[in-house]
Amino acid sequence: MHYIDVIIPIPLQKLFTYSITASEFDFIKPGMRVAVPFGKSKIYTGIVYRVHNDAPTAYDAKDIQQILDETPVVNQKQLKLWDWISSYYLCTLGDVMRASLPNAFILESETMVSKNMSKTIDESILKDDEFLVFEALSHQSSLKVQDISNILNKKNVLPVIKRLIEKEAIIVEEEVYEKYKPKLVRYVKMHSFYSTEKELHQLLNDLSRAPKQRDVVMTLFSISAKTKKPIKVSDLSAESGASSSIIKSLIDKEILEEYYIQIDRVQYSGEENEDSKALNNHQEQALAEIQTTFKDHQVTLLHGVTSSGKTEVYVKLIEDVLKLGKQVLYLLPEIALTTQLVTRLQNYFGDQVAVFHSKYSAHERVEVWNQVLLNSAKAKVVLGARSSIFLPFDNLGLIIVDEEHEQSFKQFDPAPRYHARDTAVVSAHIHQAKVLLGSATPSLESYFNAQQNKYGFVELMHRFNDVLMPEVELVDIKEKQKKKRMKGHFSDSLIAEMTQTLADGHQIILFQNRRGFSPIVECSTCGNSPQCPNCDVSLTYHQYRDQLRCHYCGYSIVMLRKCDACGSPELDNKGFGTEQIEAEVKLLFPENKVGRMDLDTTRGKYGYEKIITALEQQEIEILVGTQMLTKGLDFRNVKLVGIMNADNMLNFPDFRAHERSFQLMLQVSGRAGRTEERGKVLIQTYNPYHNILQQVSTNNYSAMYKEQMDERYNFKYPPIYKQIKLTLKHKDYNRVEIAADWYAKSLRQVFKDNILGPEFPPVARIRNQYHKNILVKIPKKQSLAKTKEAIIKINNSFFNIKDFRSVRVILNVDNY
DNA sequence: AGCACGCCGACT
DNA sequence: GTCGGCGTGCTC
Repeated sequence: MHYIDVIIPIPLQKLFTYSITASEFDFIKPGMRVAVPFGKSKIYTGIVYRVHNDAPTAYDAKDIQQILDETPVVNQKQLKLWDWISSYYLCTLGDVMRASLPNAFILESETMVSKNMSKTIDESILKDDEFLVFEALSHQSSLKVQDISNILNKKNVLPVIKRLIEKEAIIVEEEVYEKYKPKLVRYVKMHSFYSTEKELHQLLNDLSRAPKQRDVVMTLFSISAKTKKPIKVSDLSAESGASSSIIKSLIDKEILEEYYIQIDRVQYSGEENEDSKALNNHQEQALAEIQTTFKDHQVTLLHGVTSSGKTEVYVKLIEDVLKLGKQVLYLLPEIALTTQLVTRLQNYFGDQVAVFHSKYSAHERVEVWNQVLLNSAKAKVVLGARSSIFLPFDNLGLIIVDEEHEQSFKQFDPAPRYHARDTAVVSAHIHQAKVLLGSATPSLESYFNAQQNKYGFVELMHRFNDVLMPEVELVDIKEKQKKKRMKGHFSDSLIAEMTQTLADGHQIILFQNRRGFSPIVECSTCGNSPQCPNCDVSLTYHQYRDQLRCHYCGYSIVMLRKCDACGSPELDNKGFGTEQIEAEVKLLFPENKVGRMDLDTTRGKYGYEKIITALEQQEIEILVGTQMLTKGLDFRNVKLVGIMNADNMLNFPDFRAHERSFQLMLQVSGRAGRTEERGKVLIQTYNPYHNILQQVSTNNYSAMYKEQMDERYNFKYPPIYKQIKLTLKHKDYNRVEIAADWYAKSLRQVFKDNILGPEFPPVARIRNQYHKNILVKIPKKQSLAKTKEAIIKINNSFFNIKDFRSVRVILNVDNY
């Protein structure tokens, strides 16, 4: 007897064993997709994990429904990576499978209901709702369960369906859809019958009374004489001005013949490749050093200041790897995956570059996946965000993780809660490939690894063209307020700098890391402020839609005209966001064009690009934005960066708040003065003597590193200690509290005082669920594997207590 | 995660 | 009486 173990895309720890026939046994390889029956009626797509002969003892294995692939869609190296992810990040293989495979690969079954044709039914035995369904089926051959639910206008229709089956009036089937459809383009040619001159003349004569059709045929000839290539229906229609119905009648008459050719959805149509730029001395040296460190390090960290030309160094490395015939993965934060960089790389590598993007459709993803799988020439260099780490590389030579410090490489929800940078390191290990981490402001953990000589380390501290780092000025707004030198949120120094910059014809970026108009609306009479009904937060006022919105659950209402509690019409805005800054700038500089870039203005597919282009083409002179501004964008003419308020980031309740603030501020500063002239940065703060601000103003990474590392030592935080965060969620406040106490107590029995909490997070209720956090701190010398084992054991006993079963527990490894 | 089953309160 | 709510258990 033959069996396969299958990964099913549901959060169950186990693999499922199915039996297969001898011929299937010869055919099936790990990594292929199979459709398998699961539970009473469902059919799921599973990935074959193992093919073997060990009969299960406790149950009878079901047969598989069908094999979906000729060859594996997931290779062995990937399966190995999946194993690592599921064990390291404490999630199931099913979770990893769901995150990895393009959605179109995962088929789902749908129950289809149709009339039982082999039986005539006496309609009088049917009850009212049963008759309605039966009646509907005489108009439509089959119905989905959802359709029936709509017809009967109620939720639970399964009992009705069940009764109809018992009366043999209907039958049900599971229908499985292949979601991926290759894109086909319709072409036409003359029917083979008209291949000779004579028949052709005859045809044109015949068509003399149908001049439009005749025109089409003539046009077809003139195009094919010119190009010799296949002719698209759309081209023919455009060229001849004929409608599709005219062409269709020609096809129907068998004068023209239609056929289809499969094309790639994702195509690069650019000019010839240009040669990579020559490097300057500093870059050249950095490149040489990277190559040296790669000899005895698998991972190297490149610390290169903003605008130092890291990309050119990457390009040279990529060239070398391509020469060896290997693949390259270039990871970067989603938001930085803009046309700017894509075009730059395509200029060098042409159609060898494939892009993998969350905004791609399911079909486009399948095509990139297949090209990578087949090691196609069209996907030698893959440029992608976090999830492209899952692509089926077989011959990977190099992974570049650009903007390595970026938080968005870590997935927080849903599982697998992986960090793409760390996963890249493991993936590279499996492939025997190299990893280059690049950043102007490395994360402490990577810098620490470099200091420990675990990673190679290379610095590139000279900006391109030797432009000086921007001059940073700290503005004490407490002082300015005392002296009445503030206009709204703008200090006189900032206004003066802005005026000067605009007069010189340069552009300005203003950074405020909060969207909306004001985060809190408060009644000035009674102090009441509107709260979200589902979350424990104040609603943020958004002026452009005149709404109050919750940034946690998306709830929104129209802005209040008077206080809900006391009826007073005097509502006060506390705090400020990008919208308010934008409004104030418009008042202060009515002559200038102002733009805003935050989540609200970049929603559409090209929303982001539009703003970038507007800025590049100088249509925007002052751009107000959130941290979106920081992501590796290159604006030539920006000379001034204003940070409206540095304090709210510094005071954020998180052990990384200082590190993040440093990174964020330095990254925005890097947007100022990227060509010839030196830029300027103004940071407004209530606390100009804060160490981080001093370190930002002197661009002193190593001082920041030293000071922060001391704190991490003292408070047992990463990278000195590892940590796992557990979050318990439930709609009942008391239940989370009791459950979390139980959980923490059990953990303490094993880990003693390396357990923090349980604690309510700053926002304790989100979407009507109460949250409570427990933190497990893991010393370097404590075995990670054993720690996780112990946690899983406690987790299992937790779920054996029936009062706790409805509590959701989220395990987040390296939750930073 | 779904989904069935079974038990209980709330309406036609 | 049935409908729909949710707790419980199971999926090869």
